[in-house]
Amino acid sequence: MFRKVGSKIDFPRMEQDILRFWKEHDVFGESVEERRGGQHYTFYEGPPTANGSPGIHHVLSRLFKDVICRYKTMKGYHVPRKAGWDTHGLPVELEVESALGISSKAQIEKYGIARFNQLCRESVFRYIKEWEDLTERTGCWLDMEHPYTTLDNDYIESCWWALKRIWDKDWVYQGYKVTPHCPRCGTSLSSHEVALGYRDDTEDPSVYVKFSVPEEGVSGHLSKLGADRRLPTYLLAWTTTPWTLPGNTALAVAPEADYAFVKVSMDSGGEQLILAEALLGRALIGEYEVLGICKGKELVGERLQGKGTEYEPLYRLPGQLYSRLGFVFVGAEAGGPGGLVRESPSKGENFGLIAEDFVSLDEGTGIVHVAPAFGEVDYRAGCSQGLYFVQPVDEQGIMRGDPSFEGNFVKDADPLILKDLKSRGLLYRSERITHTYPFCWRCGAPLLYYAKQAWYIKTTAVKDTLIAGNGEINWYPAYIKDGRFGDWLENNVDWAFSRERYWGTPLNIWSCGSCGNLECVGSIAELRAKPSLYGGDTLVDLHRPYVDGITFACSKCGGEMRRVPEVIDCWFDSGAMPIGQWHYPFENGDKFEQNFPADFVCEAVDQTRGWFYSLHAISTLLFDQPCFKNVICLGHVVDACGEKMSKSKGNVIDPWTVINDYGADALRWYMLASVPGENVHRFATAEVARTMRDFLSTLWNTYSFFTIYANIDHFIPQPSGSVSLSELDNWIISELNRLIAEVTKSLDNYNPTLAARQIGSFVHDLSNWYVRRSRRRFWKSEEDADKLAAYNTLYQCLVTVSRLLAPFTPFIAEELYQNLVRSVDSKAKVSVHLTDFPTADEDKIVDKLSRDIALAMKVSSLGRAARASAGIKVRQPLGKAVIKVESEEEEETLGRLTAQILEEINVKQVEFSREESPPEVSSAYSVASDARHWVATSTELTPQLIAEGMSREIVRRLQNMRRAANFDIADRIVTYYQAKEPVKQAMVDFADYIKQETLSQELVDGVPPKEAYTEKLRISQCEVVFGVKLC
RNA sequence: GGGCCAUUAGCUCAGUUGGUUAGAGCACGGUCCUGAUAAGACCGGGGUCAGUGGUUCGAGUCCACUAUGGCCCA
Repeated sequence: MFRKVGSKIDFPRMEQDILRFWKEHDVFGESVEERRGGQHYTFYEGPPTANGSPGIHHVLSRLFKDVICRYKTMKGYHVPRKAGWDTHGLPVELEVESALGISSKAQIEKYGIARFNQLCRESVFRYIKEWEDLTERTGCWLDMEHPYTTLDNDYIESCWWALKRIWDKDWVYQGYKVTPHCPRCGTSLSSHEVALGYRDDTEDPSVYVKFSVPEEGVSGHLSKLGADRRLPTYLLAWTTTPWTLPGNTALAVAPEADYAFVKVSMDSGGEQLILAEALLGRALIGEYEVLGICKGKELVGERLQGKGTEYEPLYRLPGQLYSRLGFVFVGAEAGGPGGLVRESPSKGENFGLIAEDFVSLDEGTGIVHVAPAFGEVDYRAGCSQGLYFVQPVDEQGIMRGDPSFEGNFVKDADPLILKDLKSRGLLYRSERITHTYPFCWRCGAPLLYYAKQAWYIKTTAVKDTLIAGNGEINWYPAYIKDGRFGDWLENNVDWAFSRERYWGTPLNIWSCGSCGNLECVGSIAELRAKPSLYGGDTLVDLHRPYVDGITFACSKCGGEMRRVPEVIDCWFDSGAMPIGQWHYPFENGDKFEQNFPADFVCEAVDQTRGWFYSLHAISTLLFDQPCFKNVICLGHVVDACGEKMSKSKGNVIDPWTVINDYGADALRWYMLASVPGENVHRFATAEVARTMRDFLSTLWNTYSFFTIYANIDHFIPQPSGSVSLSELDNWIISELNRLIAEVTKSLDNYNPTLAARQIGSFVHDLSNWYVRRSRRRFWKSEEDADKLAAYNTLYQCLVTVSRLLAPFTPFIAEELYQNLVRSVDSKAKVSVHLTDFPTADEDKIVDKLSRDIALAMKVSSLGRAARASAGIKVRQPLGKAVIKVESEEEEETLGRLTAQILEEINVKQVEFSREESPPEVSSAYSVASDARHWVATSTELTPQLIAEGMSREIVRRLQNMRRAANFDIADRIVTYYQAKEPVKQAMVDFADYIKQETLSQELVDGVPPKEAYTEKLRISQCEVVFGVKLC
């Protein structure tokens, strides 16, 4: 016997029971363990940080991960799912800073790094319980009892090993990174913080500056290109940040653009300016005369051979401020300062022109002022062209190096520099403009793009392998592969992976205070074995400040080696999880081997340059191969209006509210089925409610219907094939097998949304055609083969659907399985999640059946429309319907399905016609048609038909009364009636029919007894009193 | 400011390689059906396929630009 299930269901409560059941039987653990012999399927969890409550967007990615992993498990794969926590990084520090009410590095150091980091450590697990609870409640199976945690010493040691390996390949070097820097707070800002502080109404200078070309250059190189050798000559450049001009060490032109030599200032003897031809009209004031034109690359020429353009620096700053930029790699063998060579220009040395693709002809002069200390493209140009690097600004934004601006804050230096240039005749034009500029979100100070020392990983050395590896990855959606991710790899720049912060994996490089020698330490054992080790014995925490105190003797000179102050970018941490989660290579070599690379990862689209990249880069650097084979890239969750969710807008959805109201299955189905994964997900709670009604309730009611009648008839499931099926049964079995094939294909293609929609559509057909058309087969009192066939078919559909649904809505799937399978089969697996995913029986898929039933549905629909247009209710039987068919085959098909059509449109007989137009028998027929068919129903009502209609009306009223009286479906009753003609006659004429339909033992013409449930009604203008009472 | 994605009915979404009059579900109005149903059936209203321009015999579909939203970067 099945447990009898009512149509009303409290999903959240049912889910709680299922959760208890899973826990009791450790179903998740079993589902992994049981497949141990199976092929391994590796999933990597992208670690979240638990220093805030999980939001609805976290649920989205958990769901997609869960569906795929559950599916693969049911397909026989062994799919362990290790959880992970990301614990380091600036956001954690900011959180703690704000809790402490401080906002600068100086304040952190005053507070004490040890205490500060302790607070960070506590902060990252503050909401871990909530994360665990939500993950469990949403039915997302993840091993949260054995997570990897990026702050563990073991994890850090794996990161150290990874970096050492990269170091040994000579791919680590020291250079500069241009970062948005707040001079007041004395710290760099993350891009997220910078985004908070843009102001688009910032007023700044807009100045055109003349860079003087020495006379010999004009008469030599330039005169061959069309310059007038007799005129004083200047390169004209444009800038909005005059304070960066002392940092200038080159001017850049677009190689393929045309540049003009123009004569200006005619009245005062004239001078010659060089700028892009396309910008003459916008940059110049007053009259000018074009003297000659040449290409940018010709202008650049070959400077070292005296055939290129040079100019005199605006300022010749003290030599110690200069260095020469270029890649100088420091590996195990190399020493030296790295990245930079101390070298200043010799006295009187000029600077030169360079050709760069970043030069734009949209604004300015087509000649760009390059200051490698102050701009990212400038810095990169500096590296690739070997320019001088000069830094006349300190971290507080104070300038030095020349008396005209020495000691002033950069913005205050602007007018001083302009005044100085003007006095030297080097300022062509000076105005002010309004544009967009970033400010510090904390203190409002203007941010300076400012080059700071940083450590780099030379990812460009493996660029080709990164790109080739990407070629092997399946991206869902596919366009990410060659789009966002592919473009990112094509434009790869070296990874500046150091951070001048406190809470992170300490950078494992030690440097000698005496000779500058650098050593990368790849393990704790290696560190402990260092000569003259100090402070390493008592080390229990690898974090700052403890690791900072460890020193040892330099292998080159015996001097003291101290750790460099930086920590490692937390993206390096998370990208190292394939090794870090196993403490590889120090232990678990076998586990690493088995779990690398991953078969599947899944995160939101913002991770293309985040985790997806750091995984891919580190894997390529270490192992020369990609890290994951399949990746689902999800869109973000926004509110119902399409706006980003944020606390300040107050449009954040609390997942718990949704789950408590509608249940996890409803939430899961909504998030999986309503929008394709890669799209932006507009979240509307009302839609979750709709999902519940639409899909879950439909399924539930079908299930409830089955249990009610199966129990009445004591149905016991028969082995399939032992019962001969009707056409309708064969049809739904065909659809079921087609569904299995489709869902399998969709999930194999990492498309849970399509799969869910396919299941939804099947459940709709099952409920609204198969069950509706089969109701009488379940009701009828004979226990014949047809009834058995109907039960078996519906049973098979429900059981199969529960297994198909298991990855999507694991709770309702479990409920169905427990009641339908386990209650009758003691040998069945404990849980649906331990069973195999269904496989399609291709032989049972019959396309013709689908077409046939679709045709029957179509003509039934037309028949109902024809009735409706005549205003005749369906309960009223009609004489006949004429159906237009297009072929012999259609006639044959509908002939076979006549019984169903008769019932659907409630007519006594059907006829078929091959005429294009319906019969023109005036009011005797009502017609409805579509492009291919028409159905005409006769509208003539004979007394016999009217009486029969009345009998059906009587049955309906009595059924409603049974329900109102709270009788059980199978209760037998006695029915009393008091009625005048014609109802009284109908009660007599159709007594057998009425008795059978309403389970009445007898129909008594008379006053109902007091204990009967009684109603007074009107049927066909006729007053009637009915009474029903249990036997 | 640059790159990527999206924009189809009030809402959520389909719409193959360009090819009749652009579809579904929900919501809305009406009618009906109902002892599985929180459902269902039938009819109806509701669309400048975001806009502009182009390619083409023909564009929701291909191209360019613009607008709005999202993401990434500046």
